[in-house]
Amino acid sequence: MRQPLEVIRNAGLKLTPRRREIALLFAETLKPLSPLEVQELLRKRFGRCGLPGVYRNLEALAECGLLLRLAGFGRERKYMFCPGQEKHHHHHIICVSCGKVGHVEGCLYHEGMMLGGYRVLSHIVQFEGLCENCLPKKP
Amino acid sequence: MRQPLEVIRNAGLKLTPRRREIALLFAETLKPLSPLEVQELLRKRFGRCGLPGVYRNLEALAECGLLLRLAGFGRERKYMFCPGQEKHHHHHIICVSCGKVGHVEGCLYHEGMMLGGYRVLSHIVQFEGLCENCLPKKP
DNA sequence: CTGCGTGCAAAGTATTTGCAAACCG
DNA sequence: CGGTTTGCAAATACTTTGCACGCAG
Repeated sequence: MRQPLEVIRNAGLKLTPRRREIALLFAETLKPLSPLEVQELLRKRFGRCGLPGVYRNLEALAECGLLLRLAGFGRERKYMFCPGQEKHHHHHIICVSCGKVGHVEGCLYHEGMMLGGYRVLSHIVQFEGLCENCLPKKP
Repeated sequence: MRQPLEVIRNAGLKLTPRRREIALLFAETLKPLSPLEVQELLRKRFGRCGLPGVYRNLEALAECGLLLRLAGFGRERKYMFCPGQEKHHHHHIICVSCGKVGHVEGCLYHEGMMLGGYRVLSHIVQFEGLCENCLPKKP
C-alpha cells in the first residue's frame, strides 16, 4: 500500500499538519466520511479546524488519487481512502452495517467497448453489501 | 412501454395537470433533467410552476418507478425517464454529447452474490459514452 | 523569502418545510 | 366534500469565496 504522506509530496502539495491529519484519518478509518464528519473528528483529535479547509483538502487529496469521491444520489458529499495502486482499475463495496470499504477486482467493463449501441467512455460501479464481520449478525 | 399516466394512477397518485406535464415532459425528452431544468421547461410550455412542486413531483414519480434518480458525484440532482418494465433489471448509458439515455441489458451483478468477501445487497452501475448519432462526430 | 495553506466570515446554491388556497376523484 | 397537491415565502443544508495571517519549503 502506498504511503499516504508520500503520495501527497509527490503530487507537489505541501505537507501541512492539517493535510497530514486528514490523510492519516482516512488511512486509519477506512470508511466513507463526509466533510462535516471529517471536521468533527479532527476537532476531537486536534482542536479547531475550519470547514472550508476540510473541503479544499478533500478535493486536493481526491485530485492526487489518495481519496476517492463516492458516487451517490444525495446532495451529501462523501470521500474514502483508496489504498490501491493508481493504475489498477477496481471498484468498491461499502458495508451497510459498519461502513467498511472493500475492493472488488476484475471489472467487466472497459473504455471503448460497445454497449447498447453506445461507445463506453466511462462508468460508475459501486456496491453496497455486508462485510465478513457483519454478515453473521444479519443472516 | 408502459403508459406514464397509467403508472401514476396505479401508484395511487392523483393525476394533476402539473404531474401530467412533468411525466409527459420526461417521456418526450428522454434525457436527464435537473429540477431547475424541469421548472424552466414547464414554464415555457405552461406558464408558472413552483420549484418545490417540481422537487416533490420528481421524488413522487421516482418513487413509483416512472423516473430514475441518476447517480453522480456532484450536488446536482438529475432524473430521467425509465421506459423499461418495472421488474426488468438493467442499467443506463448516457451520451455525453447529446444526453440521450440508452439501456444496457445483461447486468452481471445480482443481489446475494459474494464479491471480495462481502455479500452484495445492491449496486449502482452507470455508463457514460457516445450514442450512434454522436459517434461519427467524435471519431 | 515566497507562495501555498489556513481559519473566519460571508456569500452562493440547492433543497426542504409551513401554510393557505386550489383541485382531483 | 376530504385529503392531495400547489405556489409562495422562508428556512435549512451544504459548499464556495474573499481575505489577511501563518507556515512549509
